[in-house]
Order: sequence, then C-alpha cells, then structure tokens
Amino acid sequence: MNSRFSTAVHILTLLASTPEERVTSEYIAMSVGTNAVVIRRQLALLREAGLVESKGARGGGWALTRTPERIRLSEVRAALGKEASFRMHRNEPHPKCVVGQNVRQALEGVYAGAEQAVMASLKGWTVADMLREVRLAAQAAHATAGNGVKRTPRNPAG
Amino acid sequence: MNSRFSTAVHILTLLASTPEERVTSEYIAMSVGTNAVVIRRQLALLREAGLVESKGARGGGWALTRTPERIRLSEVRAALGKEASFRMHRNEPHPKCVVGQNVRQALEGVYAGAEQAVMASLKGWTVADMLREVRLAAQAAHATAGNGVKRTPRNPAG
DNA sequence: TTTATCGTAACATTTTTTGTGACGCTTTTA
DNA sequence: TAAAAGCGTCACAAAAAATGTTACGATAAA
Repeated sequence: MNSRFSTAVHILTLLASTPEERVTSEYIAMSVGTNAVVIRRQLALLREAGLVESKGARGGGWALTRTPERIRLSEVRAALGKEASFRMHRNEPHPKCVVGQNVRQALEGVYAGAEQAVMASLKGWTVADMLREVRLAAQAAHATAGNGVKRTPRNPAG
Repeated sequence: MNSRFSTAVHILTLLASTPEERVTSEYIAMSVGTNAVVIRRQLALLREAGLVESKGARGGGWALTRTPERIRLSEVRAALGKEASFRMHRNEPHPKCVVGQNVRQALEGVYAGAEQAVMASLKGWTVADMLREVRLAAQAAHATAGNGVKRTPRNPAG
C-alpha cells in the first residue's frame, strides 16, 4: 500500500463528522489538500466496497452508507485492493538458482500470514473510533495552546 | 516497504544454502538478477543488524553470522528500517479542518498496532524455514516435471 | 436552461525505487 | 611487491509508481 489508506481514513472520518449533509469531492479535496479527481478516484473504490455512496448533480456529494461505528478499518483496507504492502521483488532470478526459482512461492505463505495479521489488527478500529480520536486530539491541542493542560487519548484497539 | 524485504529473504536464504563458503555480492546479484551494488546496499543493512558479515578482498564475500534457525524474518524486517508499509499521506491538510489537523495522530496508533501484528507474524518464520520451503517447492516442481506427482509443502508458521 | 456535481480518460508531474559506473581500500596470492 | 578479487560508497541515470491536472460528458436540481 501507499498513502492511500491514510487518505481514505481521512475522507471517511470527514464524512462521519458531518452526518447530516453530503460533502462534495471538491470540499474534501480542500480539506485533504489535493485535487478533487484524486478524491473521486479513492471514493470510487470505497463505493465499490459499499462504504459510501455518491449523488451527482447540483446538491450532490458523498455520504457514508452506514453509521461510522459499523465501518471497520479492515474493510477500508480491503476496499483499496491488493495494492500490496508486501510486494515481491520482480527481478528475473537466474534460471539455475534453486533459491531464486522458488523463494517467491515460499514468501507467498509468509505474506499471507502477515496480511491476515494486519487485517485482524485493523478490525479492531472503526471510523467512529477515528473520529473520537481526532476530536480528543483536537481538544488536547486546544487545551495545550490555551493553558498547558494535555490529555492522553484512550486507545481502543487490540 | 517495497520489494526489499523479498530481496533480503532471497539473499539470506541463498547464504543459508551454502553454509560452507562465502558468497560474493557479484554472485548473489546474478542469482537475484540485479546489480552487485544493489545487493551490497541491502547487505549493509543486514550487517548493521548483525545478521551477516562480510570480508573484503580476494577470497572474501558474505556469510550469515548465525545458523539460519536463529534468524527470524521479523529481524529481517527490522533490519530494513522503518521504510513504512504504513505510510501517512503527506498532503498539507486545510488549516481549518479539524479532521485534517488530527487524523495523522489518530492513524499513528492504528499503524503501531498493525506493525506489531506484522512483526508477530514474521516472528513465526526463520531463514531455515524458508530454505526448507524452497527445497520442498523445488522438489515438487521437479517431481511434477518428471512424473506428475506433486507434494504440498508444510506451512510452519502461525 | 443554467448550474453544481459526479465519472472518467488522457496526459503531466513528482516522488520513490532501482540500477550503473567509477574509484578507493583491503587482503590474499603468485 | 604487485596483481587480482573482494567490498564500500558516492554520484548519477533510468525506470517505475504514485499523484496531480485538465478536459469534457452526463445528470439532476433550481
């Protein structure tokens, strides 16, 4: 994966933070600091996974299809496809090298296990968790700026 | 991370497969199908982590510092540094957006957990495991080519 | 019928990763 | 002691991947 997962979480948290109204890709783009098309590309993937829905035309925009409590970050990762955190080296190994010819196959098992572990970990977080963490952090930052008090946000995942 | 982890495992497995003799970066490069400098760069990292040692000059080359049973893939990942499987988006979020300003911090917790999960998974594999898997795969391939018989390699990790 | 949106393709740019050549240093060995 | 075979590493080149941009069609609300 690249930074797309980060962006996706950013987007979903933003949508979660304004449950009453649709948000346009243009607006999201400003918030994230990028171009609307980039955002639409991401949202297209999330929509395929059934996490968000869009409405075209005037007054349109994007919204979550479920409450944020019911969107797990493991689903977000799945939505972004197999963009490979764990990537094989693509070099052509020497044809006579037994290791080179077979190490990929061996690695596949390793990667499958690691990917499962990641998904299990991400399953412990929801978009609602993220929104809460964000708000806590914001509060803390504000408090610090104001009077030096700082709170430690609670960590809900395992 | 990129494909460096894959390459590193390839290299270490290769070293494990010839315990009696040192292997030159040139040779490894041929096996992997790349340039010797690339290999040396990788090996430099693995050396810093104490997994391999090199000897310059004629007759020199690379060798493992321990038996392959005692090198866990989690150590390999650690050796390659924090090259981020889980990467933040680097866009500058809009200064007024609460989500944008704080989502990174929230994500850090998520990523820390995921990284731990990956490491725990990789800890279940050693270089010796990889070598065994490679040999099983090679045998299977050979058997298939010869007479159609195929074996399923055992999967040792959890 | 104008306007605000999405959808998407084509192209441009930037960033990251990988590869290459060159050259100095070290140790073995003839 | 000089040649040879290694490593170590820098600077640069090339390739690949990711991200950003422009443009334009389609659609529905106003």
